[in-house]
Amino acid sequence: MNLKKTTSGVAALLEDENFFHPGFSIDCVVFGFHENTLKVLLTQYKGFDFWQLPGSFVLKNEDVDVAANRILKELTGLDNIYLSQFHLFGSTNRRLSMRADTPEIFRKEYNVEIDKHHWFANRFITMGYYALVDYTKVKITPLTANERVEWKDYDSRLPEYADHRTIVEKAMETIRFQLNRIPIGRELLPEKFTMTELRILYETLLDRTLNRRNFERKILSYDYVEKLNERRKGVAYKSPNLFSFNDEKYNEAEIKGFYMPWL
Amino acid sequence: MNLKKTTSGVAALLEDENFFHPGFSIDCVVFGFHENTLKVLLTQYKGFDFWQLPGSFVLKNEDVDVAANRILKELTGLDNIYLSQFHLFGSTNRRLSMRADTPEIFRKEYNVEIDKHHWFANRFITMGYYALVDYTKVKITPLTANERVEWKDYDSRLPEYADHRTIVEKAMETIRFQLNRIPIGRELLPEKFTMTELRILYETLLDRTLNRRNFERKILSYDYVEKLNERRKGVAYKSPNLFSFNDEKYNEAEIKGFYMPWL
DNA sequence: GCAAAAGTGTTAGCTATACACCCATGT
DNA sequence: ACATGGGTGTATAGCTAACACTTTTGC
Repeated sequence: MNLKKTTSGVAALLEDENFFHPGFSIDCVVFGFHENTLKVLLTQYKGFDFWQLPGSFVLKNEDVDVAANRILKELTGLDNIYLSQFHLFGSTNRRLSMRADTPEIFRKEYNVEIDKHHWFANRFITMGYYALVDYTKVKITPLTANERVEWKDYDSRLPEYADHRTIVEKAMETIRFQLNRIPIGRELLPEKFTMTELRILYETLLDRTLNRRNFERKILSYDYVEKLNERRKGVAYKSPNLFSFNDEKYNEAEIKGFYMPWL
Repeated sequence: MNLKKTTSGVAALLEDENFFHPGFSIDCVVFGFHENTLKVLLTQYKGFDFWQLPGSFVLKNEDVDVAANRILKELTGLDNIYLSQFHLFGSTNRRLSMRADTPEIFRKEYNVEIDKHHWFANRFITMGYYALVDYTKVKITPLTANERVEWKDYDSRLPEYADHRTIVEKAMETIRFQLNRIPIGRELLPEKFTMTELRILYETLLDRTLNRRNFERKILSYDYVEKLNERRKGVAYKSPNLFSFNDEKYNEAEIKGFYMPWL
């Protein structure tokens, strides 16, 4: 799938009216968890000073979910990503960019004139997908040659970028609401993790502290988390035990949901 | 908003390529609850022998959520409907109808030739919305003059209609998954209801029986359900007490969710 | 030795669940 | 009178939530 990863490709893309499903795009909110911090993948296009969500278009005869998986695979190098639709953004003021200086930047940086009648300059309906990935496994590859993609902290100092802040917040809200239905720990943590890491993940998502003792007891009461005979090395103070998920038992549990009293 | 409620209007609609956002539609799954039975609004188009979901298109510069509300208002006569996106259906084989005899029926019934290159004959991306309405308040008005709309039981004998069965089931799955976040009782039941009606609603959605005594005690432990000084009349055996929701307290509770142990 | 974080035991109070029994009403 | 569904009390097992104390480790 060649999505024209060259600067001149932008011009070609603009002419490709029949290549893509018209007036429709996909935006991806990719979450990772690293050093006890929630991260989001953001991208910065050449010439623009703000960061936005990585996204792309759907081919004329491509399943939308397949397109989302294709984009995520290209972006992270990962197959079988946990990927879920969370909201359709269909307000009338959604454009390629809502910033007034966009045509100017396109002219200057890409040598492309954006005509106001071109579908590219008109309203987009965007499907928001969120992805949960193992930070340690991701190898970032920007979707085009005109952008750079980086992990950014998910917190109040998230960089500015059009209505994409709204989109990230909606993704987060969806995840919080569905926390008892999402295998969030297994998707965001590496294969081996400490109980404190799992707890801090939940504390971050819930935005409150959880009782250390009761958290561990509850988690271990389900048999899908296994205590390994192994400890994290090279840390200050007492080295904590490592745990891992038993995938088979986790999948069984997924049907019933992941009820925990503090959700 | 004149969406051409005449038979000849279909021809006009097909020419209105610039009137609608291209390649995109909305399908609505409208749930009601009547005589202890879950119902869904379905529509049958002139010339077609199967039932499908009521749906429509989005105007070129219309917010998608606004369009969904417009359609629902037209269909049910109700404002402020509980309406929620639940899934985007974007597979490549979605057409106006996936049945081979569609062009023939259009020719015969509507005197319209469907060209295979016309956007109408090509793949649609459809946003699924589900609505929860008070059955007693709905006044059905078909969206066009070429169809009839009726309440149908939601059960295994749901009529056949293309991939719309999948869509209804996905809507139901979403509702089940979010049951602790949806004010389902308030939206589906009339203002005054018996505790048994509320319980049977939950039993229907969860597809299992709930303990009568414990259900009532749990519901009443939240103060958003009020026992009225009134009984249902004209029923066999002992007349049951009526209850109603305290909207103010219900709205407060909505923030936290509607946790119940049997969910 | 000390500070910091990990690991573990105990308990009071609460909740879920099961079940029992009486009440009101139409036939 | 009786069948049916409504209304209500209680006991128990199990869980939640709070807290206390011990252990391990690097500095």
